[in-house]
Amino acid sequence: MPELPEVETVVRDLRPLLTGRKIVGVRKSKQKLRHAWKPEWDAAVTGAKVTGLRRRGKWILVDLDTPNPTGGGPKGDHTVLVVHLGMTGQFTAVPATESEPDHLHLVFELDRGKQLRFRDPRRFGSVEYHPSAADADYGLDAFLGWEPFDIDPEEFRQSLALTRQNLKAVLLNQAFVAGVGNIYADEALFRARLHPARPGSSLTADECDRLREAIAAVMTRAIETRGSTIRDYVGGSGLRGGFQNEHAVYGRTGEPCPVCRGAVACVRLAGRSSHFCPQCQPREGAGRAPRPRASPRGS
DNA sequence: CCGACGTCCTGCTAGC
DNA sequence: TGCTAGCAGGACGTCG
Repeated sequence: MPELPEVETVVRDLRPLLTGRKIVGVRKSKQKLRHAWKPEWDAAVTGAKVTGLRRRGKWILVDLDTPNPTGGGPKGDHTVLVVHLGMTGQFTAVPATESEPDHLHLVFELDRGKQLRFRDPRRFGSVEYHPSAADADYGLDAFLGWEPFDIDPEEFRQSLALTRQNLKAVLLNQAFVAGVGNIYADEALFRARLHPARPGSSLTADECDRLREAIAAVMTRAIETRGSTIRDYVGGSGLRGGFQNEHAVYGRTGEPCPVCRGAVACVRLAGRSSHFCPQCQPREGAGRAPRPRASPRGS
């Protein structure tokens, strides 16, 4: 499930492979993605040159120098492909001679015998062309919150104080912090020693700071290990991630907590399975440092 | 206005 | 051994 670290890995992998490449053709499957690729976009991107790749939250932006943009823009317009990997999307650059997998929805033929492929078995993902250069962010900033590494501490505390939503729902809300999904929400809450069901407004200033730091720390470490591969995820050159080996709670129901050795629990919150350690992440009161195992009574 | 929940989609797996 | 029901979840629409 591509979240920020996985998307960042794809962008870093693809950047050197795509920058400077020219799109010489587009092929598409008959199956529809969440947002269907429009036929008129074929002509717009054909002949375009990739000038760079960016990430915003879980979204990938492929910057294009487009000689024939649609929408009446002048020639040489800066346009963009906005890509979301959804649940199972794979965005890879490979030699055109490589055999084609199933569920391949879009193939951008590139110069120098390369292909940019979008594969997505579950079809929650999308690739869209934006002809307007008016918005530098193509509207993403209108509904996306902070990047995890760029959270204002004071505003973060204030925003949490204003919501009665539980922390799991808050973290999954892309308008709050962009890029956090189910895996990294659970891992960040564990690292911050906060119970996922606690309302945002119940946090002390110290707990808000802990959560903010935990989100950034988890994301940083996950990017270092190229993200988590649970099932489908691969980077831009087809490599799997490694952070799944470092998950403390996600997907580890019943297994020992790496800190206190107590069993990891799983409840349903915000419609998602939520993994946590009941001892290290107490529901009540200010989350204190994990207590050592019950010590023998008496002295 | 805010929060909760249903919907989309396919592949894998748990359980009979 | 074979079948099927249920689960996985990111974004978004709808409902209360």
